Amino acid sequence: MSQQPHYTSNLIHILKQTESLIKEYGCAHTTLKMIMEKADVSKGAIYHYVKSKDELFGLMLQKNIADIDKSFWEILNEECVDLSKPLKIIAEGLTYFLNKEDVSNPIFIYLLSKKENPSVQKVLDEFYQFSEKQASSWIQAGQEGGVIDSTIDADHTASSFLTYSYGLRITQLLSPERIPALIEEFYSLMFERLSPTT
Amino acid sequence: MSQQPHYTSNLIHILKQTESLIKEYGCAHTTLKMIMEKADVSKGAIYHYVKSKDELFGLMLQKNIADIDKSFWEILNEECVDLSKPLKIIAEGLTYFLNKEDVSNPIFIYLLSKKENPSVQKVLDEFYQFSEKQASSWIQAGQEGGVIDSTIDADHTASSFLTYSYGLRITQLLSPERIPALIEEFYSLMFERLSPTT
Amino acid sequence: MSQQPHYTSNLIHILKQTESLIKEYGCAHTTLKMIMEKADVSKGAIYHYVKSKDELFGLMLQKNIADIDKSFWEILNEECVDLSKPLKIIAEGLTYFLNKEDVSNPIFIYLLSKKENPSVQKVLDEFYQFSEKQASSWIQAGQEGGVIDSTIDADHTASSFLTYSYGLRITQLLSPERIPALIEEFYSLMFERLSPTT
Amino acid sequence: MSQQPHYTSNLIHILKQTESLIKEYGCAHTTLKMIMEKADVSKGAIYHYVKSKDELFGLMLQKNIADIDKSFWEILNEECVDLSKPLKIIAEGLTYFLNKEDVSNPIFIYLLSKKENPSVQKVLDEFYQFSEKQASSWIQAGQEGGVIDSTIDADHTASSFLTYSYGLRITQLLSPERIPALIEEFYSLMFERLSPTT
DNA sequence: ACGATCGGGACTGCCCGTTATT
DNA sequence: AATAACGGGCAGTCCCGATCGT
Repeated sequence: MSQQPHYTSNLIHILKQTESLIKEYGCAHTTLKMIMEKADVSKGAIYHYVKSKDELFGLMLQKNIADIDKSFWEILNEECVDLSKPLKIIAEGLTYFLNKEDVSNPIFIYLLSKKENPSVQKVLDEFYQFSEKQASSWIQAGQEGGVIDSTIDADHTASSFLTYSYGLRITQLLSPERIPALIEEFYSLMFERLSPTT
Repeated sequence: MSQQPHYTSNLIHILKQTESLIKEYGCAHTTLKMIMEKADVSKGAIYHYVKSKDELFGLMLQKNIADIDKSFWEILNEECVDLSKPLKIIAEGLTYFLNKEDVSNPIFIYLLSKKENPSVQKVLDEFYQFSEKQASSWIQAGQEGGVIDSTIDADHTASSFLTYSYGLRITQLLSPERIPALIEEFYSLMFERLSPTT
Repeated sequence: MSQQPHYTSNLIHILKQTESLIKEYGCAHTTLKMIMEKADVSKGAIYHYVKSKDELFGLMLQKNIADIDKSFWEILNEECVDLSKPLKIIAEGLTYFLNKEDVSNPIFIYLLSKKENPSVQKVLDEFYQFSEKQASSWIQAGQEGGVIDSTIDADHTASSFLTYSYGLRITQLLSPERIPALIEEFYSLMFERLSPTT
Repeated sequence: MSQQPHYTSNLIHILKQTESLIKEYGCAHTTLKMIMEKADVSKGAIYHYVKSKDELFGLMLQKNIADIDKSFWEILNEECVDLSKPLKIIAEGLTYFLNKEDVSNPIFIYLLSKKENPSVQKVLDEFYQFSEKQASSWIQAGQEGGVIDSTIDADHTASSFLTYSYGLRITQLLSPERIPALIEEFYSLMFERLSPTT
C-alpha cells in the first residue's frame, strides 16, 4: 500500500492540489476535507494511497527531493562543460528552499514536529541521507575538477553546510530580513572552506 | 489575562506537569486532557491562565528562556573575574538545548509548526529578539574585554551564530550522531571569527 | 466522568431518545448521528457523560435494571398482604423482558456481543449479580412465607431459573412462536421445584 | 453466489484463518483487513464468496453446525450398539459449545446482535431449525429404543431443552463459574423428563 | 480572581462495501 | 477468480467557548 506507492495520475493529482493548499493555508490548516474538495476525491481514495495525513505530507517532501535532484542534474548537463563553478551549484542547492514558491520548508517543519510517527521518521531519515549524499557528491566533483581543496573531508563538510542550511530555514521563519546577509555570509564561509590552498 | 501572566503557584504547577508530559510523549501527543489529569486541574483552570494550548506551550518556551538567562548570569557572577573566556559562555549558551533534559527543542519546533497563530508568532518573535540580543551582548562584552576582535559587527555575527545553532537543533533531530563533530566545528568557527586579529 | 454518571436532566433526555431509536431501528443501526439529531445535542454533549457509544448503551441497561427493581417493590407494596403468591412475582420478574415494549433484550444481546469492552463487561456483571440476588431474595421470601420448599438452595435455584430465562430471551429472537408454550413449561417447572413437599 | 457457496479450498482457508482471529480477538474486533492479511487474500477474493462480513460469519456458524452433526453421527456409529444411552448423546450435543475451543458461541451471539440483516436472519433460522430437528430426532430415536418415555412430545421437549442450552450459552459468558452446577442440573432435568414412567 | 461543569463542532482514521479492470 | 481503486458513513478525539458558582 505505501511501501512503494504507485504514482498513478490520481495520486499525483492529489499531491498537487495539496501542495497548492499548503502554499495558501500552511500545513497545520490544511485539512483532509479541504484536500478532498480541492482534488475532488473521497476520503477512501486518499487513504488508499497513504495511511495517514502525515504520510501524505511526507510523500510531498519525498517528491520535492526527487524534483530537486532531477532539476539539478538537468542544470548540470546543460552547463556541463563549465565544471569550474561547482560552488555555485552547491550554494544554490543548499538555499533552494529560500525560494518563495517552494513549499518544502513548511512541510519540513511540520514533519519535524510529528517526528514520533514512524512513517514520518522514515521520510525525514531519507531526506537527511539524500541531502548529505547530494552535497557530498557535489564537493567530491569539485575536488576531482580541481576547484575544491582536495584535503577536506567531503562528508563532514557536507553535514556542516547542511546544518547551516537548516539554520537558514529556521531563521527565514523567525527573521526573514536577516536572510540576505546570512546567505552572503554562508557563501563566503563556503568559499573560504572549499578554496584550494594552493 | 495573558499579557503578563501571573505566575501563581498553580500555573507553575501546570507548566511543570506539562513539561514532564512533553518529555515523555512529545508536544504533539500531549493533550489537554492529559495535562488536566496529570496536574489534577480542570479545563477551566488552564484556560484561566492561557487562551489556547499553543499559548500554554509558548509560555513554556518563555519560561525556558528566562531560566537560561538567569542561570547564565549566575554562572557569570561566579567566575566573574575571568572574563577572558567569554567564548566559552557564548558557545555553551548557544548549545544549551543539546542537553538531553532540555525540552526547549521539541517545544521550539512545535511552535514553529504553528507559526500562523498570532500568540505563537509573538512568543517566537520574543524568543528570537531575546536570543539575538543575548548573543550580541556577550560578544560586545568580549570586545570590551579585548578578547574579541573589536572590528566585527556584533549584531550580524550574533545572528549568524544563532542561525548555526538553529541548524544544530534540526540536525540533532535528524542525525544526532553528527552532533559532537558539528559542535567542535562550531567552536572553531567561532574562534576564527572572534579572535582579535592583533 | 463516568464512574458515577450524573443523571442530570440532559443525560436522561439523551437516554430516552436513544431508547426510542433502539425500539425503532435496533441497537446496531442506531448511530451517534441519529442520537445527536433526535436528542438535539452535539457529540461533545454525549461524550461529556460517557466515553463510548457502548458505554451509553450500557447505561441504558443499568437504568432498566433500576426501573425494574423499583417497579417490583412498588407492586410488592400494593399487594403486600398477599405474600402467598410469590411464585407469580418470580415468574413475572423473570419473563418481564418478553414484553414487546421492553428494549432490554436487544440491548442485552448487543452488550453481550461487545463483552470485550471493560465498561460493558462491568455493566453485564452488575446485571447478572443484581438479577441473581433479586431472584434469590424472592425465593427466600417465599420460603419464609411457607409457600416455597424450605430445603432448596435459593442461590442455586435462582441461577438455574435465570439461565432458563436467558434461554427464553434467545428463543424469543429465534422462534417467537415457541414462547407461549415455553413460558407455560417454565412456570410448571418452577412450580414443581418450588412447591413445599409437605 | 452464496446460496450454495462453493467450498473451494480457498474459501475453507479463509474461514480457518477467520476462526483463529475470532478466537484471539473476538468477533467484533475481527476486521476484514485483518482477515485479508492473515489469509493473504484481497478483499475481492472474500467478496467473491460472500456478500458481506456478516454473511462470512454466518458461514462459519453453518460450518460449525455441519461439523457437529458429522462428528455426532460418527460417535453414534462407533458406539452404535449401545443405543441405551441416547441421553448422553443428547446432553453432549446440547452442551458441546461449552468447550473452550469452540468458537460457535461468540459467533452465535454476534449474529444475534445483527439479526436485522436478512442473510444473518436466514443463517440463524437454519441454525434453529436444524438444532431443533436434531434434538427431536435424538429423542425419537430414544423413544423407539424404549429408553425414553414414549408419551412425551418430542418437538416440544426439544425446543424446551434447546432453550435451556441457549441459557447456558449466556450464563457461560456472564458467570462461567456457575456452569458446572447448571450442567448437572440440566442433566438431571433431562433425566426426569425423559425417563420412561414404567 | 479562580475554577468547575456543560456543551459545541471540526477533524482524523477506520472500516465496510462497490466498481472498474484484467 | 481476483485485484486495485474508490466512495462515504461512523466513532471517537480534541480544542475551545459559555455559563455558573465561589
